[in-house]
Amino acid sequence: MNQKYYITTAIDYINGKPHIGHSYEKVAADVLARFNRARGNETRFLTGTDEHGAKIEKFATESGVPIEQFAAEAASGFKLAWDNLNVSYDRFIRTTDEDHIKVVEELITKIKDNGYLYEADYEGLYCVGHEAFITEKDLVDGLCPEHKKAPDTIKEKNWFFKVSAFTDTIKNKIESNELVIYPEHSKKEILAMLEEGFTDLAATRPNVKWGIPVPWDKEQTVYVWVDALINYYSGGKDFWPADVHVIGPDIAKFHCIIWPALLLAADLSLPKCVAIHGFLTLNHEKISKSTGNIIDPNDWVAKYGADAVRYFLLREVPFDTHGDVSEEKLLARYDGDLANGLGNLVSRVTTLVEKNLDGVIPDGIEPTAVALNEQDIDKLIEEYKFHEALAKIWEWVAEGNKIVDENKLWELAKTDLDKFASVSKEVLLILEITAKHLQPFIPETAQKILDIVTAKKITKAEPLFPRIEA
RNA sequence: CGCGGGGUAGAGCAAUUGGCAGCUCGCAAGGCUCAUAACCUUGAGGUUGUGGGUUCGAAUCCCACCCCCGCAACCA
Repeated sequence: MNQKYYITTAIDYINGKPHIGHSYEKVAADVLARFNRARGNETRFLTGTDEHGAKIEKFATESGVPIEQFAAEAASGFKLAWDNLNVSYDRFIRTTDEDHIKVVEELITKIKDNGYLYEADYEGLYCVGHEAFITEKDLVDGLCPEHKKAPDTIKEKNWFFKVSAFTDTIKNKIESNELVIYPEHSKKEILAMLEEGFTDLAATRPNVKWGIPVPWDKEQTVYVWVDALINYYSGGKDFWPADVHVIGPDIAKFHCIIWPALLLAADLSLPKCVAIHGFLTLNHEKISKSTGNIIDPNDWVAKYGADAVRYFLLREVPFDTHGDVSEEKLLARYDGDLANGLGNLVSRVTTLVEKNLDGVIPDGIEPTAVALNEQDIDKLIEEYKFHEALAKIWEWVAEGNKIVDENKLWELAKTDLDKFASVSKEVLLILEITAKHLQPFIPETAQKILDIVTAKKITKAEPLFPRIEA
């Protein structure tokens, strides 16, 4: 049962700061990583930052900071956010890391040697305002709608990657589930894309300096996407192939088509699964920098704690569809589920046991039978149904509260101390099992509960989730 | 235009192969006092987007329409 498990998240592009939308993916992947470690699997969890490209070059120039420093600061911003959320990555890779660069050079050379890169001209409409190519469809009356200028037709030389050579193979592997695309609707979408055919990809850039130089053509740098995708291999060579890439829907095409094509071209095996989560909306609106509709996860963590934010994201948002978040909803989960539900149950039972049994359940007292379906939880986690797993676990919490009430535990303490001890032990056991299953989700709190309910002498617990002053 | 997802109680969501339309929050009433003014019970609240069709029976299958969201080949 000691298997290898290699999980990755998308690496974040450093043209912005981490926001709550990024957090869901990291936390979801963290649940899987912790879950697998707890099972004894040799686990590798990779996350990091994507740092090359013209856009970053521009950003750094505008902010007047040397580009290396700009990148380092941005990267540590992401790292800090994930640290604050207790994301237990084994490595935080940066695409500017030496070992990554070396692997990119090796891989792209191998792909060229295998005959899948060819030189050709790319002709397109270049908007000076965008400093990028734009498509005909973007134009309004022949002008770039944003800059009100006619684009120039520019020709540039690129090394093209023959994606088209692999589309059939990839399609077959996806259809046969040799490469699993989860969820099903994303798989369908990718297959539809493959059906339409896929043009070759310009894998290098002649005009971008901030990137990895093409080993045999120093005038060019490796296209950032190619550079970025390779992180999964460079950051976990010994663990390759990955068991799962956890990513967002915007980049599914790159992970389900281009990345497999690159791997095939380099004679490497494909990841086993690409798991695509939904996007979050914030107050029912798209999370977007331009409208300022963003939340810094650090703010929520500072106010509510890492576990509360983790719980909220995982409970509120189903993995495979879009979900809406807001501070209001977070607070509702915090009060309703965490404070009133779980936290309060721990408080009331520990208080009763301390007060009436001096904190010790006497030897020989057996708990009333506890029947909780633990297998269900593991299955749901394996199927990325984190919100359902948590809902099921919270049924146990409700059961615990119900048992206390229906037995009138506070009365039993006075009328039938043996039964009091027995029912108390039952509730403590429920909490122990609950905490055990909560470990991947809310590791700090789960450990606290385990310590509290398995202590030799139980003492009244401090509130696990104290009321937040508004 | 195309591809994909969706429209179910005030809000957020669920309903294996068609078979009494459920859950959470909120709201209302009652109970309890161990607990973080927490907990437990009960109740109200729905013509399942619209219009047709198939069927003994449709949220579910078929047709048409309306509305929302995502994607749409170098936007990292």
